[in-house]
Amino acid sequence: MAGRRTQGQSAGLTREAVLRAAVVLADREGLKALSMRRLGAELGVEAMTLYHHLPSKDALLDGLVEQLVAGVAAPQFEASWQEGLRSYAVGLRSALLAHPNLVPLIASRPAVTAQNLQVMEAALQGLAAAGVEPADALDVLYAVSGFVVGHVVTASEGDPVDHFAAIDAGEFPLLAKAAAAVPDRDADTRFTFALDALLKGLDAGR
Amino acid sequence: MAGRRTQGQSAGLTREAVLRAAVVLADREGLKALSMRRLGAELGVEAMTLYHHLPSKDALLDGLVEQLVAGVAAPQFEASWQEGLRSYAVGLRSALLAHPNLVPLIASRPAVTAQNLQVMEAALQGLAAAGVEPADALDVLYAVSGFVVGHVVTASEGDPVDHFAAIDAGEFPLLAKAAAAVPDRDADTRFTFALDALLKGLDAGR
DNA sequence: CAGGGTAAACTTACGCCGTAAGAATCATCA
DNA sequence: TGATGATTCTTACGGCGTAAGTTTACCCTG
Repeated sequence: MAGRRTQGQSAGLTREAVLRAAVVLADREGLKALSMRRLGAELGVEAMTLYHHLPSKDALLDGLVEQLVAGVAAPQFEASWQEGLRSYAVGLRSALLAHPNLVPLIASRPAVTAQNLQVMEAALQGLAAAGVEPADALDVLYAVSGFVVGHVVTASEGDPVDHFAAIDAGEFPLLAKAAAAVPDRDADTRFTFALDALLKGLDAGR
Repeated sequence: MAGRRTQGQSAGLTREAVLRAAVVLADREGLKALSMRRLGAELGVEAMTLYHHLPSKDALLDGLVEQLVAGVAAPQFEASWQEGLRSYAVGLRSALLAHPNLVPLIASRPAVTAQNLQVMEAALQGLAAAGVEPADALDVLYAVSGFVVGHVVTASEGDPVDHFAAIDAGEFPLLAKAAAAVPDRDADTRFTFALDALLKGLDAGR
């Protein structure tokens, strides 16, 4: 009957391939659907086979974070450090929004990967060129990335309009009024508004 | 022999009691240790008993978020709206830091509870008194809470010093330099630094 | 070409998990 | 007292992560 390998299309499974398939599966069906058995099935392989490429499921999830930050575009610091930080923030946000189901992961596991360190180093270079000292620059970088993560997290908890729709205007008059205005502003607008404020504040601080 | 109730000390279990015990367990042993069976054992009760007070485990986790935001101190908007926002941010951060194991939850489930709506309404009142329109005020509030959540999340991914300790100074010179300065600034300092910048920026924006 | 070594995949099994369904117990009040 | 409804326990099912051992396919070296 020819070897098992021949009847499945899975020839040389690699860590990369497993991680990519995991991202696809999580994107499509959510984190709860991402089990070792299910992922194996997706790859035409038994669950235990995956352990040949990853030591544990935790390592798989760490790998997903790694894939996520790997998708962050390199920031452009040529114009000014403000524009550099803005491009960094926008790029990070895009990467997170591209895989909303993975966002909860970054809240529970470190995102310190080689790829990410490179992005940070580049950002520090951009800030250094603008005369910001490395230690200060790291604070700034932390401020911006924390800000981006927080915004994506709080915004991705489902559409705010859905949650606010049922607000009792009698009990929470201002909230109801504000909620009524929500549809006029999309998530991008809110993000840009807040990012501008933060950058302006950081600017004033130096 | 007396009834079963008599030998355990669990008389009248309530939703509140279950949630409180869940918080304690999660605080002590982490989210992975928080299973229905384990939680039941902690309360001297079988797992299925908990379903009389909560419809599902997801509802339990939602309840934990509820408990978390319930612990946020009411912001003080008397002095100025900047100080009001600062107290809001500090209070929110304290509540999150008090239960680091629960932080990942807020990244995956909505935190819109009656308690939280009250805090938001109060904050909107404070901002309104300062002449900020409700819709703008909501943006500001979103910006600040997102910022706080992000900061706590990125900072609670373990001690940064641990992660940076192994940085190759040849490959990432600026990062290594900045990392060397990290111990001089504690998390509070970094948070205050970034919060000040954001508040300053929001101020300049109006 | 023979045969052994190795990496990759499979099989089986264990103890957890969330929870559906139903039986047993207790508290309360007519 | 006896019924009623709330509370708890028992049992069972399918799925989970993964430890342990087995089988297969390929690549050397002789």
